Amino acid sequence: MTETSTDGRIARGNQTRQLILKHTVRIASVEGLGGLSLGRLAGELDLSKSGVFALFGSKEELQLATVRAAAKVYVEHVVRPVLDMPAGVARVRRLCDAWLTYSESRVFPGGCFFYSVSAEYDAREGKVHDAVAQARLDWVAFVNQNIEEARQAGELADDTDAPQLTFEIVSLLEGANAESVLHDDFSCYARAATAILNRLRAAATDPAALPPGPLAPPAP
Amino acid sequence: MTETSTDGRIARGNQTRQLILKHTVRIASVEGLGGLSLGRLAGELDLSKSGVFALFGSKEELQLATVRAAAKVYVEHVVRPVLDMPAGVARVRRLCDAWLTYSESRVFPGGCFFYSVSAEYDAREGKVHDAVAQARLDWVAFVNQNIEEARQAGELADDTDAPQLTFEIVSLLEGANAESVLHDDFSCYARAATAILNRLRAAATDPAALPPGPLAPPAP
DNA sequence: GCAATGACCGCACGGTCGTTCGGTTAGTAC
DNA sequence: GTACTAACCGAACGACCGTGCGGTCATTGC
Repeated sequence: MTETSTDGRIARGNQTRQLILKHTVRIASVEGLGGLSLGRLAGELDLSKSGVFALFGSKEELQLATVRAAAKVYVEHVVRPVLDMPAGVARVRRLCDAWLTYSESRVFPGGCFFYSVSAEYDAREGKVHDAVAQARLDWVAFVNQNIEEARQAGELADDTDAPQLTFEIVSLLEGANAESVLHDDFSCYARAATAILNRLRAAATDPAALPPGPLAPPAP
Repeated sequence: MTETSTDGRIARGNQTRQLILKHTVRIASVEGLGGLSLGRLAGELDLSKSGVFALFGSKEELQLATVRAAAKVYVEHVVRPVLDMPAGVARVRRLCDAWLTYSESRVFPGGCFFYSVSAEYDAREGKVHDAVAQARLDWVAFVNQNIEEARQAGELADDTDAPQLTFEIVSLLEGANAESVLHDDFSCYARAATAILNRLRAAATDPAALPPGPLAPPAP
C-alpha cells in the first residue's frame, strides 16, 4: 500500500483487463451482458478461463467493469465533442448529431451499448441493473442540463419544458438506433435528425439560427 | 388427418401448450427469450423437462411460439380496441393511448414484450430475429396505415410525411416504455402522451378537434 | 377386440457454465 | 539473499443446459 511507482505486474494486469474489456463491450452490445462467458472470452483471447476470472473476481464484476468501460467510450464519442462549445441550442443540436453518428457508425457493433443492456436489465434487480440505470440517468441529466442552459441563454422559449424536451429527444435518438439495428436500415437516422431539428425550431426563439444540414458548425 | 371432431389428446396438448406459453411470455418480457429454459419451465409448471420439449420440438420452436403468443396478446390489447373506429386522427390518437395503457398496465410484467426481445435479438441472425423483426414491421405498417388514412380523410395536412410521423410516434411510445421500466417511474407516459398530442396537432388540419385528455372518445 | 396415436415421464448423454484450488513465474520490498 | 505479491495456468467441482431414447397410459379409429 506504499507508493509503488512502477509495478510491472499491475501494469500488465491492467493491460490484460483492458484487452478483455475491449472484447466484452463488443460482445455485450450484440448479445447482451448475459452473452458474456469466461470460457468464451478465454478461448477468443488465448487466455485461461481461471485467469480471466481472477482478473475480475466474479462474473458480475466483469459485467460491471464492462458497463464502466462502455460508459467511457460513450463519453468519448458523444459527450466530449460538445464540451468545448458554448452553451446554447447549437450545442444541443451538436450533441444529438454526435449521438446519431455514434450509433450509425457502429462504435459498438450492436448499435448503442446502453440501449441493448438497458433493455436486458431494465426489469431485473441487482448491481448490474443499478449501474445501467445510473448511466442512463447521467446521460438524461446531461441532455437536460444542455437544454436548460440553452433556455437560460435565451435561445429557447422561456416556457420550454426542459425535461419534456429531453424525453422527446432521447426517445427519438434511441428510436433511430433500435430501428436501424433491427432492420439494418439506416434511413431512420435522417428521420430522427429531421424530427429533432423541427422540435428544436418549435422551441427556439430564433428558428432561423437552426439551418438544415447534418452537423451544427463547431465553435468559431 | 380426417375430420377428427373431438380428440381429447390433442385438445389436452394444446391446453398444456397454452399454459406453458402463458409463462414463457411473462418470463421473456423480463429476462428475454434467452432466459427461457426447459428445465425451469418444467419445474415451475410441474411438468417433465422432456414433456415440455416434446410439445415444441426444440427450444427455438418454443421461442418462436412464445413470440406468436405475445403477438396475439399485443393485438388484443393494442390493435383490436381501434378496429371499430372510423379512420381519422382520433383513431390514431386512440391507438397511441391503447399502446400506452398496454405498456403502463404491465400486460407483460417486464413492459412491452417486443421492446425487450427486439433489443435482445436485433443484432443477431436466425429465425427468432426474423420473427421479431417481422412483428415490428407489421406494427409499424399498421400505425403508418392509420396515419395515411387520416391524411386521406383530410384530417392531417396533405403534405404530411406519414412514415416520418410514424417513426416519431413509435419512438415516443417505446421511449416511455423503456424509461418507465428501467427506472420504475411512470411520469414518462404523460410526457409521451403530451408529445404525441402536440405532434398530431401540428400536423392536423383542425387542431381543435384534438382536445387534451387521456383518451380519445370511442366511436359514437 | 386390436393397432395406432400422442401426451407425458424417467433417465442418461455430452456439453458449458461459474467457481475453487494448487502451483508456477515474475516482479517488488527489505 | 528472503518474503511477499500478483498475474496466470491447468485441472477439477457441481450445477444446469438442450436433446434423445424407451416406456406408460389414455384416447382414437377400425
